Amino acid sequence: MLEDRRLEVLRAIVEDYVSTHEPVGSKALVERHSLGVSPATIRNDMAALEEEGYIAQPHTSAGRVPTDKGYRLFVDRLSSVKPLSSAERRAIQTFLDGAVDLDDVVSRTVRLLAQVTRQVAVVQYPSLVRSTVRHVELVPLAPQRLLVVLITDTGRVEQRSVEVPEVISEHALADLRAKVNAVAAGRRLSEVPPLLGDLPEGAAPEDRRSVSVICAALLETLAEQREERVVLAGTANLARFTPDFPQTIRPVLEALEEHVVLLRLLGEANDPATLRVRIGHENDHEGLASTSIVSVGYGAGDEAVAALGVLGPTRMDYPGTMGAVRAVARYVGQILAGS
Amino acid sequence: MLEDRRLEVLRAIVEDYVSTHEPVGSKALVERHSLGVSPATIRNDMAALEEEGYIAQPHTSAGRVPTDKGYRLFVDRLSSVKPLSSAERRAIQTFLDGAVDLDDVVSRTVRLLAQVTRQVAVVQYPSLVRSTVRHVELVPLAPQRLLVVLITDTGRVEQRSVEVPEVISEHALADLRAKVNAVAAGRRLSEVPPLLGDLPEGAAPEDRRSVSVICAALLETLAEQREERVVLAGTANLARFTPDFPQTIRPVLEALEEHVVLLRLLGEANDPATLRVRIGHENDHEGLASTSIVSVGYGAGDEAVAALGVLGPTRMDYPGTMGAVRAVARYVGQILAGS
DNA sequence: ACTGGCACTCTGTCCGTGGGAGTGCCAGCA
DNA sequence: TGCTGGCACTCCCACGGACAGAGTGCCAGT
Repeated sequence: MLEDRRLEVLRAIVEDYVSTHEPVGSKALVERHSLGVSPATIRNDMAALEEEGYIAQPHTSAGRVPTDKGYRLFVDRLSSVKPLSSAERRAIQTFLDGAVDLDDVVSRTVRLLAQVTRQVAVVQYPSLVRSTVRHVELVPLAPQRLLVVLITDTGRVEQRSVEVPEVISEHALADLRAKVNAVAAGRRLSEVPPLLGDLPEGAAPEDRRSVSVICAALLETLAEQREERVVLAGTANLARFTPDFPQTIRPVLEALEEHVVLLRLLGEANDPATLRVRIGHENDHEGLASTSIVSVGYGAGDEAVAALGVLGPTRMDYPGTMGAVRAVARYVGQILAGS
Repeated sequence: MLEDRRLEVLRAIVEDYVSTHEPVGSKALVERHSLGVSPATIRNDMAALEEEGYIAQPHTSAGRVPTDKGYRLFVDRLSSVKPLSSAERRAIQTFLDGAVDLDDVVSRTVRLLAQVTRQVAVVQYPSLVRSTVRHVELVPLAPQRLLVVLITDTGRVEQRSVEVPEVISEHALADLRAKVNAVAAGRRLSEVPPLLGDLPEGAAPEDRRSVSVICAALLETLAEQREERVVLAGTANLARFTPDFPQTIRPVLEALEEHVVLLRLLGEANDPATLRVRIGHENDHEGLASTSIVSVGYGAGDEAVAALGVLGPTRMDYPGTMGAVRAVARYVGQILAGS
């Protein structure tokens, strides 16, 4: 009973603060929410909440503001994900349906997410690690130069140009292509490298060195961490609800440029069914101490191939943002499965 | 003589304002520059410069600030491009030399440019329009599904998955691949579409419909304007020297997200030898009224395949920025030519 | 356990003042 | 004619005091 009301007060504080962006006081609280008690009572509850670290006051005798811990409790126990309206769902679907290839899917997704949430959207490219090889193509460009093209089942194409030490015949190349594909096609990228080891020995003596070089290039392509790419949109939204200083926006912009950081923050969201919320200091990054990240894995099936999410001030509308992120991830998964 | 000194005063004002970010007064001018005359004389010159619209004062009895027109004159007649130090050149070269493919070149370039100029860097992907077809590859993925891959001489790879109405034999596919390449290889992308028209008729009757579909996909890929892609870096630098409001940073961030706008601004810089400077209102974009853009074309040879540049406050160090932009463009050109 | 009342604290704002920087103008000088 | 020193004027901005308002904590009463 008592506990219940305190939680109710915390919920009210979070909601009010999110919508007004101003510290909320006891009087305003009872006016805007029908709590059925007087401001004085609320004050006692607030004192207790502050004691426990869920809220804080910026200055003595100003209203209260939720702390990271307060938001955490709010997200975990006091709110539920808010589903999108059917109009929003339809808009998302039609927008994503127009995509023509993987790049387009990703680029549309990130812009969409930024627009829907009015925050900064981050989308990770489908990871190569968990995907499988669909096809390897060897394309001669010049007598001693060829292009190694790797196509994955997620629609991703990686290529690398390679110079071979000896001229290699069309026939030998076709042979090699067939062998490589026999070995690699359908397998996960991580499984392929050990299987490539024997190929040079199976080749004619005069081609052996070239085949080694080609295999090396393919290995490199497989191993390359460039797959770990992220795309951003909506950075202008940072300035949207930031009435304050550029002092606060700059570290965030800097963090956004460090894609490694973003990948770390997104990377742990591997389950397409579970939304992940990181609040303020939970991000373990100085510049992001007052921003929160809502992320979720996405993928064609049950397993996530990558993650996406949004980043905004800790004082964000968590239920709405979570709903949007989840919905977009689902639709992207459907699109990927369908193509 | 008189004219000369006035120009000298303008140059001094621009230089001082760029380094201090504060309106500059007559007294400070004579102290920092050896102009050989008294403040009173400078005041007369300043009054004349203001009359002609080269400088302005934010408030009565504050110092003077250059106008867009003033910067324009400064760039056109009062300054020369400042070459980079040899250390900087070496750093650029080694950094760019490490790139493994086109994506990597572009991504390194944009980060490098942002770091060197400490401003926002923009790099346009090498345009498909002006490049030539190196190879077209048709890769079967499933009985009735294949991937059309287009490889250009700039190293770019475009792909598109296509569903064909009839099963197409391996042999027929090889035949088609050979024909397509015979027709397209080595030609500019814009020249290819008319040449593809006859291909379906040359195919066996049972394959005709499929071939049409494949050609259509290829045409789409050729025509696609997705080539018009830009990459950004250094947005955090916007907040660097902006002691003022987010009010001023937000429209810029918004403009940066509209890649179409950026392309228009970059797009006219087609000559790799000519630096282009757009100052303030010359950008014809409300949000960029107080930012300048320094851009230049880059490419493997004499002809530019794309453009790159930086964007910063009108009060930027033009000589230094222009030097950095030109140097980076040259090195990128060399890299592209060499690979 | 809740409430009303009360004194206290702190912020943000308004206003008036003064210092400082910079200007424009003018008379004098080479 | 062009430059200079001097001077009065304007305007910004930083400082400081006063004040209203909001919010709190505490306490006594129900």
